[in-house]
Amino acid sequence: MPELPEVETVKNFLNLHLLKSTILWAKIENKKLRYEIPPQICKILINSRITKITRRGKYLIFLLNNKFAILCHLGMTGCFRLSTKSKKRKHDHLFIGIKKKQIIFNDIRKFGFIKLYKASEIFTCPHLKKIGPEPLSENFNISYLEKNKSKKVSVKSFLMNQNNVAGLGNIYCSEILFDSGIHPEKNFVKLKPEEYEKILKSTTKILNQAIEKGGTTIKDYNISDEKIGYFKNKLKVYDRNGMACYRCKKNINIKKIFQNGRSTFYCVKCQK
DNA sequence: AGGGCTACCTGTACGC
DNA sequence: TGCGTACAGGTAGCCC
Repeated sequence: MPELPEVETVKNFLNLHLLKSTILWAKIENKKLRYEIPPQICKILINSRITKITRRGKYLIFLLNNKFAILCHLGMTGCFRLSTKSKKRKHDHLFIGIKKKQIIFNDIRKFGFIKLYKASEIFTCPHLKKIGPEPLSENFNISYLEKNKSKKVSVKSFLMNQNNVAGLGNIYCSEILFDSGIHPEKNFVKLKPEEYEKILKSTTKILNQAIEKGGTTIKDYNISDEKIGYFKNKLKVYDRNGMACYRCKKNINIKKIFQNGRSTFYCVKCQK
């Protein structure tokens, strides 16, 4: 579910509803996630205010007005919902109460996590220290890609690695490479300058379109009743194995392969 | 050092 | 209907 556009959407949603609200209560319902939810988190949250929620790659960062910060990763199935009712759902992990409503972190597969840091240390924590540039920032540019020419990996593996560029995942890598017309198994070092340019251009285009649509929903992922996740209708290759390519219109040109244990979709005619 | 593979966990879809 | 298997958008830590 959550790659950069989805996390960006969640961030915007949380900022809209939680900013400047005082947290009145907090409760850990199920501490078990990728890492155990720190037990002292409730005490630190209560009576604090969220000054800002930001995003770095696929990570959410909650800055509090008490010199603490919370780092959150949604994993595969993590999501936040806002509710005025106190009804619990299966796989709810953390409840945060604000005036008349509560925000709830739910995660079916428990690959997500919620960690606590001092605000001054959060951006240098092990999770964020080594990750690559934001793909929509000016730091993700042609000279950055050229500098990384030593990387002996396929272009898809390169884009998937968070230390190379932060926030791209399995869906958007397939989509970006389809848009670029580049074969996902092509060695990154063998790309020509014009192919680097294509990747940069397609990355900006695809991510901006997806953010505009509120991200991609494939399963039943949603936030509260917000109308988000409509990028699914815009996917050109992902999950289209054995179907006709939208670009070359030939039959059965979309193929599914596996790279590093993950599925990749591409057009055998359009991507070289 | 830097890649590749596997584990982590639950739900769903599909074949028999 | 039920059971077994494969697969699902994530990272991290091990192994080579």
